[in-house]
Amino acid sequence: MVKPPIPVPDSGVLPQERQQRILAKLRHDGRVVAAELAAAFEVSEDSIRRDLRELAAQGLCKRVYGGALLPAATPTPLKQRRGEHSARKLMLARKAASLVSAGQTLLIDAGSTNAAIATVLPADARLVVITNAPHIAQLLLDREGFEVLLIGGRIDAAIGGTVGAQAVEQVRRTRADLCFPGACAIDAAHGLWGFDSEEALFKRAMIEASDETVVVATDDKLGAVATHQVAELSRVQHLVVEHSADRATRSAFASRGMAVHRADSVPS
Amino acid sequence: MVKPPIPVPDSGVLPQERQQRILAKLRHDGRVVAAELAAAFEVSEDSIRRDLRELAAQGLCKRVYGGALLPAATPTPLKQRRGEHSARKLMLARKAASLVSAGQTLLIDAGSTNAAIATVLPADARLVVITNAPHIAQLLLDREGFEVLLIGGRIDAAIGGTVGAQAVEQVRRTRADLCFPGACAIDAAHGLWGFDSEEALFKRAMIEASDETVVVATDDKLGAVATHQVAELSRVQHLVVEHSADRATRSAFASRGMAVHRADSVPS
DNA sequence: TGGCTGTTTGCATGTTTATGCACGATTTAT
DNA sequence: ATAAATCGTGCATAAACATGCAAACAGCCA
Repeated sequence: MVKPPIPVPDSGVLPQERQQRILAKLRHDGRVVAAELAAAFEVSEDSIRRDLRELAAQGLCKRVYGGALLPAATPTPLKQRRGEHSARKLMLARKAASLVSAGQTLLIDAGSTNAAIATVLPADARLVVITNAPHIAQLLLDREGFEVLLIGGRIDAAIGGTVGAQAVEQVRRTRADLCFPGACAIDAAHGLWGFDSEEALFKRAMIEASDETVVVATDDKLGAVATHQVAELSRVQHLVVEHSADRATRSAFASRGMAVHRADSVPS
Repeated sequence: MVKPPIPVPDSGVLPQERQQRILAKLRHDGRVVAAELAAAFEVSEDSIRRDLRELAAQGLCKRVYGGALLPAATPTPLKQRRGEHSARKLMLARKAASLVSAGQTLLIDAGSTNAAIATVLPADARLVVITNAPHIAQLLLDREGFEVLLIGGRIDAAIGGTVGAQAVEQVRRTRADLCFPGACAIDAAHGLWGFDSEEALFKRAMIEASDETVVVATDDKLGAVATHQVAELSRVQHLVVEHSADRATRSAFASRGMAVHRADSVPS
């Protein structure tokens, strides 16, 4: 009777193609807004909502009021648990991971403690991780959800990651929010120390390329001193220690202006 | 009786040729619209739809409402692709490793076949291995006896190694005796091909940084063609194929001046 | 040449898919 | 608590679709 609706099917973009692009944008930005998409593709919000509903049905996105977000990360079935990480080290890693915010860029050094941290980083926080350790890179690739940058150069087998001039130069050309230099020894009076000259130089470059530095130290590293200094304590903003760490030691670091984080004693 | 239809068979373009052109346009643009193709080839949309249906049946495109898109490249999370090296792949890897001499410097690309090669390289040959794949680097570190150099840069999760400008630049500053670019497709007439633009550029840089190039190809790679050319066959000195490789195919490559190495059929 | 077969094409038919709108329910913000 | 925004569902419409059919053409054999 009256003017019938104008069910224009489309003009230019194929429906399926539109869904793919929505998915691509979602994966890039971490979220999409229905109204924006409707304007961008020149279709009604109804169609966009239908698309998002379909994608959500396939588990490719999570439907929320106003748009959609990335699907909730798989809660890590814990199937692939590495026996190497002791329970204590995992507690330490969890506390360290809690210092990370979504969207940050992290610089992660080689080392078993840092590998433990990589296993507990949130996969849905759109983190960018720069590392010199192939083991850690592989770990994060397997978990999916991380953008991983590799530091090139010659690998020191004893360290398990690249060090040396090329690695240092490459780190200098990067910028990170947070860095985790593996600690060889840390002392409230003398600062952060490494066993090897090249290693110490690399860690120093990491710290200088980051806004903030987190040192994660098992008990045996606290108060110890090695041969090559990495940095003064003034460059270290956070120290993560085990639950069993000595109270006096903790306050010694705290009095130097560092935030001291004590790991839990039992799994939460 | 009435006006009979005018089933003009065609004017100038053969049906098969039309399908090839549609496929070319699809691979160039990533999508094709049925209506546009009908106008371009001056045939009815019905014929175009028939073409698209045939191409889709061959898995060369994905049929969608309004046209067609590139087939959903299922990158097979590579976690499972790496799961275990089949016996056939191991035979290939052994033959490839036999081309390596003591003291050489190798450039090894990412990929499951190359990972298999890394597991069978002689550990006592004082080899220097340069790789862009953290998985392969880790493999060699665990085996001990290798000097490993890492190519830095952003890691493509689908590839499992670094690609991009930074990786290419770093490869250009190295020099190797032998390189193993992972093959996506190799054709006696058209050369070596890759699926991804960045990937192809990186492989090309690898080849240019090496004295000799070895391509290790499973049967499904032989005679196939992908979208981005890596190099002419004149840059490839050695081709390693499975025992089951077609005889005619083997001689086709041999007549192009390549040394064709056929893997054993049973473990030695 | 003439008849036969197979392919390709456009057209007609009925079906499926995608869309925008209307309406009421639900959620979020104020 | 009230208003605004967003959501889900049903509906009508048109485009895109699959299918069946007959015409035109090429090749083949007699």
